[in-house]
Amino acid sequence: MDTVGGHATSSPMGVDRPLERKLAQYLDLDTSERALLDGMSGSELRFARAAAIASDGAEQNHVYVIKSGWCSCARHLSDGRRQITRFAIPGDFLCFDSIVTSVSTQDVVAITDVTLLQLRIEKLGEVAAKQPRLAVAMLWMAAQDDSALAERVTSLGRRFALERLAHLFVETYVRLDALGLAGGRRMHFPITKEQLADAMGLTTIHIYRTLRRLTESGLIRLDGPWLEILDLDGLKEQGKFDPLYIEASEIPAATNRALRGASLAME
Amino acid sequence: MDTVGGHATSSPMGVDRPLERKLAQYLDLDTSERALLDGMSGSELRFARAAAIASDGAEQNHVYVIKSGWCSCARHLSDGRRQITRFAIPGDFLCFDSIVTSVSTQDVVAITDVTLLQLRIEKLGEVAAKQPRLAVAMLWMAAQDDSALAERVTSLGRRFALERLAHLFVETYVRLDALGLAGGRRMHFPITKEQLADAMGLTTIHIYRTLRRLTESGLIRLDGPWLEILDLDGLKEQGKFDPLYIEASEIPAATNRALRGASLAME
DNA sequence: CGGATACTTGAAAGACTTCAACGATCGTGG
DNA sequence: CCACGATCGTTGAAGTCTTTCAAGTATCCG
Repeated sequence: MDTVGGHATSSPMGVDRPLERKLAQYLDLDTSERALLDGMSGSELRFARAAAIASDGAEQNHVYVIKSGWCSCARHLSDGRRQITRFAIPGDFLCFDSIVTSVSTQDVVAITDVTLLQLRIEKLGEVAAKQPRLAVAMLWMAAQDDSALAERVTSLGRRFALERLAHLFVETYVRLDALGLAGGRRMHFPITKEQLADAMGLTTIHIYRTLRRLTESGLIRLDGPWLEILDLDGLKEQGKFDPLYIEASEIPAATNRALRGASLAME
Repeated sequence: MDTVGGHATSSPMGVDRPLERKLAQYLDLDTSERALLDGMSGSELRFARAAAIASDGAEQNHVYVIKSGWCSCARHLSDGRRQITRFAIPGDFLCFDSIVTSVSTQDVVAITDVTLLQLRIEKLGEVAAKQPRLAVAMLWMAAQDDSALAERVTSLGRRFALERLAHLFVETYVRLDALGLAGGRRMHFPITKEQLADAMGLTTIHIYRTLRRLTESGLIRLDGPWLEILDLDGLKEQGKFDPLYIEASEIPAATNRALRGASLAME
């Protein structure tokens, strides 16, 4: 790990076996499940910074899991206005919603160079059929994404610019920290001011002004793509951050038993 | 069905077997699947208008499907500000995100008198295990909810008050119409101005003013809990409504085959 | 060095909120 | 039946948050 103020770990934005790591948050995988996941992990994909991974309205037959790097998902209005709906980091799913329609409903773009794990949508179905526990785990993840999005809605609807940014920084810190990617309190944060504006529903100019207020009150420090949180509690208070919505927990024991039974029955 | 300007159907807000109807949008259920769903449908629950169905932070061991009526999901900030994240109508899931934590992350309230179908969270796991197709269908639904929420984010971040309301009305019409609950273009819309404000990230006063502009330009007509859309195309244009994000489609044939195979293997 | 992009600042305008007041409606109790 | 209070709906004016426009400095890169 990293010390506060240190610069980078050996692999600052990457994480091995992101899918396994993510699912392991909810249930401890057995060997057959791990094998299945490994089997899917075959196709790895790389995109350069700013590359389009999926386009709104275009056919989309794959779902991705980020192995390293950051991505953004966005929608556009007809006159060019853009809203970034989320920043995705290692372990996150991409294009998860396209499994409904085989058509992407968002523009997904690589914010940094990224490495992705590629899964055919149909393959997802097979996996769900063979290993119901994994299907349920995916349901779990979808629910978590949903919860995070709901909080974003809350920010956009009812938080002021200062609160929105403070909240985003705390949330980002918590998410990166869970992956071991927040070295101390100084983390890689490769988001431009324009992307920040499009995510927060503000203009870049107002982002600059608000960021300045945040740094001048000693809550954070920014230099280039590095974000340092100087006063986490202060930032939480400023952003009215309540961690409840983001905390993961294990699948209830009873569900887990039922799922295990079903898996065994198939062998 | 209803004629334009007519008042009510025999069951203006209800729908039979809401879960089946919802899932049938994605796949045609076989008899064993229908039986399983019927088995779950046993516990039916009623709540009166304004009753709390779930509370943010409280333990939550059930997921619900709305049989009739409207509900809202909301988050609160520490100082009382409220953001409604969505309005739920018949067929919609409630507390879906609580399957992650067994703790509700939102306040769910009955907007009208409602009838719900109650499912234990653990039961969901069992069903997923026994009928992978249903698990995947639920994944589908979760993805659709996600897509709708992303659009809400877009509204709050990048649409003006007038556009937001126009968009909401079109979206609501489309959703109700898919259930056969939008009689012509005049539908039951039991949302108070205050709820509208909390959903759109605005104040009630501004809702009144904006609603007035919408009615004066001849796009809609409101009287009490009835909403009539006078100019659907105009409203779509005003709200920059792009239906892509909300359209359902069937599960791809290949996935379906894989799932069926798995189901059979278990018998 | 030139030119692009990132970042900053100021002033005016716009969208929306806040405060305050008022009439209309509606259910309720006397 | 009428009076009453409560909520709903409306309007006006001032204030706040954020945007727009416009200009300017700093930094980086070729």
